[in-house]
Amino acid sequence: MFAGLEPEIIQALAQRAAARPFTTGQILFNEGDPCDGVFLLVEGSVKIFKTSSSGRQLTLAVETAPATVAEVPLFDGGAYPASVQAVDSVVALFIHKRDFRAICLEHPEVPLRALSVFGRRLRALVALLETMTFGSVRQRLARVLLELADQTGGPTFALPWTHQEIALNLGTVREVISRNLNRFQMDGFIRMSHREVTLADREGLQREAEAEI
Amino acid sequence: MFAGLEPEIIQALAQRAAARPFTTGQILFNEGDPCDGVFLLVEGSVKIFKTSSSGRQLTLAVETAPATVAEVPLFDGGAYPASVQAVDSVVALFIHKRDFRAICLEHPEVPLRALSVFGRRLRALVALLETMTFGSVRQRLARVLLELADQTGGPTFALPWTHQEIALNLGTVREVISRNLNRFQMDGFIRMSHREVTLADREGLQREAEAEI
DNA sequence: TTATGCGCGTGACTTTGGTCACTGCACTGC
DNA sequence: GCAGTGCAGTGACCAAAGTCACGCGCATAA
Repeated sequence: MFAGLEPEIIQALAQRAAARPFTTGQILFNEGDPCDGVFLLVEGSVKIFKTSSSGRQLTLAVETAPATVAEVPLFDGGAYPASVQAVDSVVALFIHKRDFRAICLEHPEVPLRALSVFGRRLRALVALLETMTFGSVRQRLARVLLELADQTGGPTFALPWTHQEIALNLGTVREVISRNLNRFQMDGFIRMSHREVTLADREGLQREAEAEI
Repeated sequence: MFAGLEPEIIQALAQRAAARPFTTGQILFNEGDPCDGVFLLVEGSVKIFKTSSSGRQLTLAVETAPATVAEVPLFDGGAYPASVQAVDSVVALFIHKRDFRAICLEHPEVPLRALSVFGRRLRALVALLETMTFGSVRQRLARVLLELADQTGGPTFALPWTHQEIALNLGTVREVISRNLNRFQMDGFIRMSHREVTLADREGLQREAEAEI
């Protein structure tokens, strides 16, 4: 959001920022908390998620430094719309909304940047809404597997999460993940041994991921 | 978005705007169309929606004049993320994105306003995502009925849409709406005769709408 | 009047996903 | 070794939602 801005602006920001560290799993703030300011991630990753009253979760986004979190309530004064949790060691700068607004007025580029960040978020949310409404768990899971393969490069990788974690990310429950992974194996798209996954038929999986919604 | 701005700005906008009328049901633009500018609604209402390849729909929002539509792609240069259709007679001002950007740079209040519009949209989307993910059709339908009752004041009102239209709005199919309306009647929450609906147990319906997600 | 189309109700069926309960496995600490 | 613990697999079951097919009633046009 601030990349490429003039050093003067960065200075202004840094002066007013307070560095705050978070450990893995720690909650930066919860949905519904009143909002005092914005967090700038300088190190680590956080996950933005909603929780239902029965404990199910849905991950809206994962943000990795450098990034900003919780810009929304800055501008409309409401509470945080979702919860944010550190997924590893995180260092964040906290800027009070009063200071941030001041900077916005002094440097008109800043709100323009914020607008493009918002734009990206809106697009991501709309896409998520689409897959949640028209798509199946099977599809979403296929996408997760493809993303993982892309990240590691090769077709073989270790699942970095437990089934439970995947389930929470996708807004479903552990058993469904278990079963769908098995179905993928039955259908010959993947091979699994323990936590090791090998994509045996990348194209097939891709077709599953983009199925006829 | 522009309410309360100085007349000078309004002037600048009006000069560069082109008025475009749309009739009921007409499409302002489709998801995926390249974006040239922003629409300012001056009269009528539009619905913003996504369509799946099998014909199901999901309404993201309904905007009534005065409002803006399609601000998102202005700032990130991408295509429209959803389709927009006139639900009655609509008059819209179209402003080319080049002009809009110019105005943004001259008048820093404008992007700040845009930010608060974006904020509202983000919140609405997150809420929608929550009900779509954790909630049921029954819940969403209960909310629709309650909203209608609120709009008309009394507990009795004529359904302004066909079951088919409600289904598209909620991201489901006609039959499910039919059945759920019947279930509500069986359960004594509503009474129906033709298109006339009477809320017989508003509190009960409210409980359904906010059920234990 | 008849034909046509639209909205609606409904029954039968399938699929998907969620719940419950239990088992087994691997790892850790004692 | 053994108990404790967290993760994974799985069968049985249920509920919600989507699909298909059909019939009915009503309005409007031919």
